[in-house]
Formats: sequence, C-alpha cells, structure tokens
Amino acid sequence: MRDPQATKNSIIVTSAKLFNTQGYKATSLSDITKETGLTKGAIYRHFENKEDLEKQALQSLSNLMFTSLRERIKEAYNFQDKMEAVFGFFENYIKSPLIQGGCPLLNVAIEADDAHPALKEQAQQMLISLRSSISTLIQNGIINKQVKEDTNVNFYASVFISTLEGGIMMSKLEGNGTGIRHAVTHLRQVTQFISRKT
Amino acid sequence: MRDPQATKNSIIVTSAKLFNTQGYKATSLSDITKETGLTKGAIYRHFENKEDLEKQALQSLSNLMFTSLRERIKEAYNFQDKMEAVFGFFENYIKSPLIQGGCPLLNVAIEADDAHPALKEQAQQMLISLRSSISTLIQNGIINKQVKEDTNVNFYASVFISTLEGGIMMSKLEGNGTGIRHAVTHLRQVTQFISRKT
DNA sequence: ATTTGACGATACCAATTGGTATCTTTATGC
DNA sequence: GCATAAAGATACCAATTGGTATCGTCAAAT
Repeated sequence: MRDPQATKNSIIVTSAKLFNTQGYKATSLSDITKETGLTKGAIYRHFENKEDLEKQALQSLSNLMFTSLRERIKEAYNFQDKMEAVFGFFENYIKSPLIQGGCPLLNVAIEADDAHPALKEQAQQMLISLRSSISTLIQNGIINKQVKEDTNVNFYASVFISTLEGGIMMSKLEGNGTGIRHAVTHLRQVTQFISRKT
Repeated sequence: MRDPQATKNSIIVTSAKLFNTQGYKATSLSDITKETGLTKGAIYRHFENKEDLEKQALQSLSNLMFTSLRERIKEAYNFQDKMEAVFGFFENYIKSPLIQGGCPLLNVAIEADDAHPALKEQAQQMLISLRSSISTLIQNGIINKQVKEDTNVNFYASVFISTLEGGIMMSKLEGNGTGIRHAVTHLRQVTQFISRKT
C-alpha cells in the first residue's frame, strides 16, 4: 500500500490546489498536512523545503494548464475555431474549473511580484509559453490565409492575454461569468477583425 | 511633536504600501513596525487588529486611486481625451507609480479571492466604482454625440477594465511597459471604433 | 505648575510558522 | 524469513506570528 511516487504526486496535487486558492505564502505546512492526511515527515522526505514544494506545485499547475490548452487548440482545425478553443479554455476557469482558484499564471504573477523571485521566474516562463501558443496560432492563421497578413502577431497575442486574464480577475471577484464572457465576446470581434474576409 | 492623527495616517500610508507590494497576509506587524519606526503599542492604539488596519489601508489606496483617476478624467473635455486620461492613469502604474506595487484593485482581488471576505467585499466595491466611472464616461459620450448611441455601455466598460488590468499584470510580471502599452494601443482603436465619425 | 488622560514603548503571551532529529513501519531483495 | 533501506510518523526546535497588559511620557486643560 506504500507508493512513494504516488504520495509525492498527491502532495503536489493537493498543495497546488491550496496554493492556487489561498496563495503560496498564505498556505502553511499544516494546511497541507491537514488536506493530504500526511505528516510533515512525509512531506519533507519528498521536498527540500516549502519553496521547493511551491515550485513543483506551480510547475504541475503549469503543465496541467498548458496540456489542457494545447489539447483544446489541437482539436480545432482553423484559426477561428482555435481561437474559440482558447476562449473556451479561459471561460472554463469560471464555468467548470479544471483547476480551483482561477488562472495559476494570474495568481502567481500577482503574488510573486516582488517577494518571491523563484516563483516570479516560473510565472514569466508561463507567460512566455502562453504568448508563444497564441502567437503561433495567429502566425499559422496568416500562413493559412485565414488571418490578414499585415497582422501584428505579438501585439494581438498580448491583447488577447491581457483581456482574458483581466476578464478572469473580474469574474472571480464578482462571482459570475460576466467579466470573462464580455472579454470573450469582445475578443471574438477582434478575431473577426484580423480574419481575412471569405 | 506628538500628533496622533498624523501617526495614524503614517501607519496607514506605509502599511498600504507594504500591503500593495508584498500582499496583505504576507505583510507582518513587524514589517510594519520596521517600516514606520513605530512599535506595536502605537499601532494597536489606532487599530483594533491587523484586519482593521488592512481594511483602512485598502480604503486609503482606493481613495488615492479614485481621486487621482477622477481628477485626470475631469481635466479632459471630450470622450476621447477622457479615455486617454484613463489610459494614462493605468500606464502610470508602470511608468511613474503613484502607488507602489501596481493596481490595488487587481492585487487585492487576486489575494482576497477566497481567504479574506472583508477585503473581497472592498475589492468588489472598488470594481463597481471603476466600472461606474468608465460607464458614465461612455454614457456621457453618447449624450454628447461623441459615442455611437447603440454602444453597449456596460459591455465596453467591462472590456476596458479587463484589458487594462490584464495589461498591468503582464507589465508588472515582465518588468516593462509592453503589456500595458499594447493594451492601451488596442483600446485606443476600440475607442475609435465606438466613437462617432466626425 | 500640576494634574490628567491619551499616546506610544516595553515586555510579555500563546499559537503557529518552517524545519529537523529520531523513531517506527513497510516493502523488497536475498 | 530475515536483513535492509527507504518511507512516513512522532516529537521536538527556535523564530515569528498577531495580540495584550503594563509602563513611562508628553501635551493640553485646569
């Protein structure tokens, strides 16, 4: 009944959930022991210290986020549908959260501002990944003649991310889907705008 | 040399700065005593407990934010210039921060998610105020024939806020002005789009 | 000038923090 | 079936947390 790999993973998963909802600094070891049912002895066997656990938990959230996002994008076969996949992914943070506590990137970006340089670096990497995903999506749209060829790829990637993350913030704060829904509705128009007329 | 009103205010101001940069939960009483040069005795004479201080500090940040924003808006005399005032206000979070640590609304919204119901309520009020400011701005634009009369006021207010807050997040994370600048450039086009052709 | 009451400093408190040392238990290779 | 090493539980640690009781001190009213 003893599976160290499984316990390590369960520690990562449940602490990731706590970090993403309560915050990294605000989540104590005892919160984690309570939620996992394990003891500090077990946790510190698998992780050097709390920061190590935070990093691995965030990495897990990042993986979860990007595998899910990429999967959704891959299932669509043209630019507009792929954008819809991105929209659906973000709307799901509110509708049926794959991950509790909202967008891990947004959460860690705000918290790691100054205090936590290690997490900040990871957050920066996540942003780079996200922008890269959306940029290539637009770039492929141009290549496939679905997006106007004079479209500023990085600019629009940035706009998409800003609007979606801001929408998540509003929706989480207000406890309804209005914020993200408006963001998506608007970005749908933007998508239309940079699309080639057919 | 003893001015209780002044000391209370100095406690609020410096703790507000700490809360907005390090986070509310992450800022300890000793952080505050260190930064203010005062002792716990002084602080607890003016505030019931830490939560009380947090609330008053956030209120102070909120006042600072909205007085500055409204001032900027009031100085402009047509819709587009007023929108520029809003844009300038948000760009200033990065360029020359009136308040260190980025947008207090964004920061507290993310942190108070679940954990802190009192702060969350204040954050909700702040969002309502911000949306109200921008909504009336657009509404007045319609009244003054500067904005298309079929413009969905609340929708665009929501879009403006999402995009700006998301832009702040990106800029703070990346340590440059690109995120907010792109957000503003885009919203300038949106402003153009909902403006009446002259 | 003295009294008085608020202001702020000092000294303390229990509880909790992240972390470690040690002990027991469990699976596994022989 | 037994030794062994790893996994996890228990028990501890100093430092820090928010909070309080008490003490000195300063300024204003008498």
